[in-house]
Amino acid sequence: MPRPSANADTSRRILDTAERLLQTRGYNAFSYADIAQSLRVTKASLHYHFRTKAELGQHLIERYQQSFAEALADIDRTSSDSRQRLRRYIDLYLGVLRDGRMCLCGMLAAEYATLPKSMKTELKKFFDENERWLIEVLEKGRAARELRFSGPARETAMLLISSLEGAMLLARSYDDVARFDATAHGLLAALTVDS
Amino acid sequence: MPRPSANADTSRRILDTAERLLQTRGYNAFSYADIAQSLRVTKASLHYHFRTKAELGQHLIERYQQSFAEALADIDRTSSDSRQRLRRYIDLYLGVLRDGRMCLCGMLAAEYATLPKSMKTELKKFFDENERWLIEVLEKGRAARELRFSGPARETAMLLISSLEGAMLLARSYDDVARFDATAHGLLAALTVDS
DNA sequence: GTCTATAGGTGGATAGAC
DNA sequence: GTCTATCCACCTATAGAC
Repeated sequence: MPRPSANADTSRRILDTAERLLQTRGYNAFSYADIAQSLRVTKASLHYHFRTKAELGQHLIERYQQSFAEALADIDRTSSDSRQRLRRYIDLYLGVLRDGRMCLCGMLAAEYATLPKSMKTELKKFFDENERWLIEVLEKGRAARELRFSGPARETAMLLISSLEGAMLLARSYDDVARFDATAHGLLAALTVDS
Repeated sequence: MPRPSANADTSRRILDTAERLLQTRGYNAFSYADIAQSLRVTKASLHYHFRTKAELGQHLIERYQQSFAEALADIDRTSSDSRQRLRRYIDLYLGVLRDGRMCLCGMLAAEYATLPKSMKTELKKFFDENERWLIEVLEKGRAARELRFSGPARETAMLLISSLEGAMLLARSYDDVARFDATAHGLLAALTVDS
């Protein structure tokens, strides 16, 4: 995915480090120097693998999106009902937060106005895919009388994404995962038939 | 509020410009040079009014918080019921979004890890005050049977703040205020007795 | 693939004239 | 209060040796 002739493992380690920096500090608040220091290589070496920071950023979103898509596919395969699917969807966010990180795409959404065009395009794909997956879960859940909500499923899907991203943002500012839990609990309770 | 001997009007114009830049680009993505260019003064002149960027940032939060507090007090004075108070609270966010901006404190929450300590402290005060106000509206609304929600009011208050901040984040990425409207509508519907 | 060295630009901040 | 001039650290990115 980076330069075709590059060592895959090195490229992966660069992405891992850049991902952590992006999710904790933001795209505009980390540099090639930060990655280089963490991996004990020079900045010039990083540019061999990812020519520009914009290119690196684009790869980060693509990889994050793919990883998320795989997690969603796993939830689809191994969950029995819609309520469990939603619970596990929320747990994806929780896992990121427990690692001291913000959702990569939520972070980039805040910095949206300053991002290169290629990153803006990739970013929207992530949210579109999340929305698409949630709409299906919500509609099937309502049909099976496992979930309860009024109006179009898309409206509730957008509410879910917004709430979870916002809850991560706030929980990180208070360094308090319990804040996220409380919000997620209220959200799930409002959607569950026997609330 | 800046340097005591500084011209108040000039300081206010600096704050206005910095506020707009912060709300559109983020704290780490604007500079004294940006403000200087917009106001047609030099960077050195800005440093006379606000010695450091951290100091400027702190003043920005304090002013934003005061402005928000006044708006909430106005809602308290001139609203008849809890549902209307919530609607007008949401409209505060909507007004910011319509101006092409993110909530100043939501933006800073994303950049939290990189902020100077003085700004971190002020930031939490903003969210605490919002939470305090919402809890009172929610509890009175439930007692008057105007609002319906389960569990502690604080949980729903945190859900409201998180959802609205998250919805702004997403709506800005899509440059689509309607996305915010849809989320807000779903949120209000879930809390209203006759949904 | 990784290094040294460096270019060319911008960041926040200060000294001192006016 | 605002200016010119400047400092030094940092930024992204490249050239060319090894």
